[in-house]
Amino acid sequence: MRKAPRQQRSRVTVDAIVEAATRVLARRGWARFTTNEIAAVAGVSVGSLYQYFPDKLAIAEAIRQRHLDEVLAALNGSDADVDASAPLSRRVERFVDGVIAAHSVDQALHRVLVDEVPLAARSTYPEFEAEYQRRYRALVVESGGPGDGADADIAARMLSSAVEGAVHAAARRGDLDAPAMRTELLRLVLAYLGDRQRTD
Amino acid sequence: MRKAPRQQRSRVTVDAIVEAATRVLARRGWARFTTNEIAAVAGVSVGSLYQYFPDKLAIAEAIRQRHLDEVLAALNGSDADVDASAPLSRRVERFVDGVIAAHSVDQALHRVLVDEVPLAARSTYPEFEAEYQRRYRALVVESGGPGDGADADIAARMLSSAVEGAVHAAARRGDLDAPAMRTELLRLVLAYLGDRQRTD
Amino acid sequence: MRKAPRQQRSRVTVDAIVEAATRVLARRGWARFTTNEIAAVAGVSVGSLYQYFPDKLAIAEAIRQRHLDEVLAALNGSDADVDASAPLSRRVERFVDGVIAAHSVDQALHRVLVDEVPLAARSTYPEFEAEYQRRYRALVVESGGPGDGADADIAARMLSSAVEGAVHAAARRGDLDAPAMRTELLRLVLAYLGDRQRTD
Amino acid sequence: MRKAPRQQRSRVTVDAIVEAATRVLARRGWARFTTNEIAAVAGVSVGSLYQYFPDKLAIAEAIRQRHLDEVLAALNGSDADVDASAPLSRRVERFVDGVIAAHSVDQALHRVLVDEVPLAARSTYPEFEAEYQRRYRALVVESGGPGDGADADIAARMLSSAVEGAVHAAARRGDLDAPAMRTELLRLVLAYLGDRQRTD
DNA sequence: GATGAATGAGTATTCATTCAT
DNA sequence: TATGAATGAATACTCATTCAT
Repeated sequence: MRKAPRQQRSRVTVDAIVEAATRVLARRGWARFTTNEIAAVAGVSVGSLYQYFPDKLAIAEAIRQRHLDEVLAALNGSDADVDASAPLSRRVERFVDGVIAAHSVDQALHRVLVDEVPLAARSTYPEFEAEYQRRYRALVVESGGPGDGADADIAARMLSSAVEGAVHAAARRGDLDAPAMRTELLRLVLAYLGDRQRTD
Repeated sequence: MRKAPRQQRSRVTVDAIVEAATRVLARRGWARFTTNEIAAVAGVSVGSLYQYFPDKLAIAEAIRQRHLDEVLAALNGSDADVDASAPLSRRVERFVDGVIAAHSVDQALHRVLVDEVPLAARSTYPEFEAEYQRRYRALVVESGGPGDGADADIAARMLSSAVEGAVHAAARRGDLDAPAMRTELLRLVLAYLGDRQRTD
Repeated sequence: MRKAPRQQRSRVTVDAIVEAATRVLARRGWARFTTNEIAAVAGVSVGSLYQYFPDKLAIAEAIRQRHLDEVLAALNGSDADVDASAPLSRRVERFVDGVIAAHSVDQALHRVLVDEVPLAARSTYPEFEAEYQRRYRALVVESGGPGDGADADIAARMLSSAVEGAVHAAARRGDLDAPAMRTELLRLVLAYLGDRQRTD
Repeated sequence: MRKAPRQQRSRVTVDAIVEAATRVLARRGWARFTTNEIAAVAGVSVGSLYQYFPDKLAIAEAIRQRHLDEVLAALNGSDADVDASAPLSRRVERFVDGVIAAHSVDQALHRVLVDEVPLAARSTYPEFEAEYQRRYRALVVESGGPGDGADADIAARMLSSAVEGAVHAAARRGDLDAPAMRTELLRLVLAYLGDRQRTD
């Protein structure tokens, strides 16, 4: 951000801009994400927009930041109260529900952010990914199986990418909240983790 | 295509255009896929480009067509000689190898084609997807487990989207040919299919 | 218009654009009525032009509107003070003077507007033509002769098209203000109207 | 023309080009009168077209030539057998019928040729106009009235431009062959000529 | 701080014309 | 002679960004 909003009024303006930009980005995609439309939707002049953001990408970055925060919150939501002593299946259920909830936040926006918007030099996306990966790794470690770090990393990557693929595809089809989808996803995760245990 | 190239000379031109366009699309993405750059890279004038393609999208469509053909060829390559009586693990191995080979074709291009290029009205992409899905379904059915059609469809979708996710992520990381990656992918698929069998 | 100019500055810009466009259209004709030249002549960037007009045709439409207003004003000018009780010859004189004045406004522009510029969907030209026709019809009716509506319509069309033809040709030759031209035009109109009276 | 067609074959080619070009010009107008379409419609390559015509305008000029010949022929057709001793009204009738016939030749083409196609440097159009004017002058002179040359010229111009205006307007409306239109046109011409006589 | 007018480089596409085969 | 492939200048329109008010 070019300039921190100091007054109450400015903070409202910045919020309006990000809010409007989010809608424009989700609806139109990155190619039609134009500053003039953002300003118009926000009920603000282009000039004001450039008062707070150095360029288009910076706005997208702000959107990404806000979205990833929400995604992490959704992920945490169903994860929070898991008893460490609960059986693995219970733990996995919570985890999968969290992932599904996280992807329900704003699917259109998510897709655009992931697939179209170029990564800014100073994006926080890698941090998010690391955090995301950490959770998968924790699940893998908890589930037992070949324990050394490298193996767990590999398994975490396999699992996370497979689950992401499944969830994204479901979101594209509009299937994200179908019970059958949840059942099969649970089966997939548990089968994989169980197999790793057995290899031990 | 607007016009069929008749002379030898023009066939060369059309090839040069598609070749150049493929490089531009893979490198720059759809947003920077400009006809002028394509022409420049192909060492040809814009006019020549429009002599054979009615618009930008038609070029992308030609690229997509060519790419999907190559992908299917790669998929078929390792699948061809599988003995029907071979054990499931053998069958899955072949299948996974085919998928990995298919995604090794031109990963950057593949991502852009799948995520960014808008589907032209006459695209053959849906056909390709159906064919792709069919193979997964065949694998699911062969592996036994709850047999009725709807269940198999759901499982095929889960499996294909998970495998796609895993393979795409690996491609992004440059891991596609790491043996560990193959091992884990096999484990994932076999574990899922095995679990389904057991539920029977 | 795409956007209403709010500030003084922008009103000046819009005027400059329409002014310049009028000159370009009159000089070059519709085929060479290019947005870049308009902007250059107006001393403005193309962008400014598109800030206020959605496309080329809209500029032409604005020109047409302005021109037709001026034409009607000229037509009214000499028509205004005609006494209803005046003899027909006096009435016709005024009318013809009005028509000549109307065509003196900007002949080159007029020709291009009438012959070359395609009619926009929302053009007001038909309204203008109707108004124009109405005046001829009034003249025909006043002059007596076969009175029913259809006959008057036909006569009005004949008269208006003949007068228009004569005036346009004179304008093309640069003869529009030659006294002989006015004399003969008067003769033509009076002779025709007189002949219709006698047929009664 | 760039080159005179010597062989039989070439003459056929040139005819096919002019024929095709005429259709294209009438249908599409000058703005969409493209050499490639002409060649395609003529079933000939663009190269062949440029073998015989130095540029686009030359083709249009050839079309104009042919069209004006046809117009003169139509004009002559009904004029030919007029007895010099016939009453004026008979003579005018023949004349007007000739003019109407002349404008019935190919109205769409005529309009485009007159309004849109720029005059080539070496166009024969002025010759045609002179010839056309001469006939009107003859009619004026025959009809009596103020006799000296200048007066007759002025009257001929007034008459020709008025008649042209009336006929063109009728053609645009599709009224060219309506009997009422012919009646009124006759009335106009006779009234004007009669009035001139009386002024004598 | 806010506004919105102005800028102009950038993009897709067309079409007259040339020239190697 | 005929072909049709190749050329590239020209043209309408968009949109990120700046800056005077």
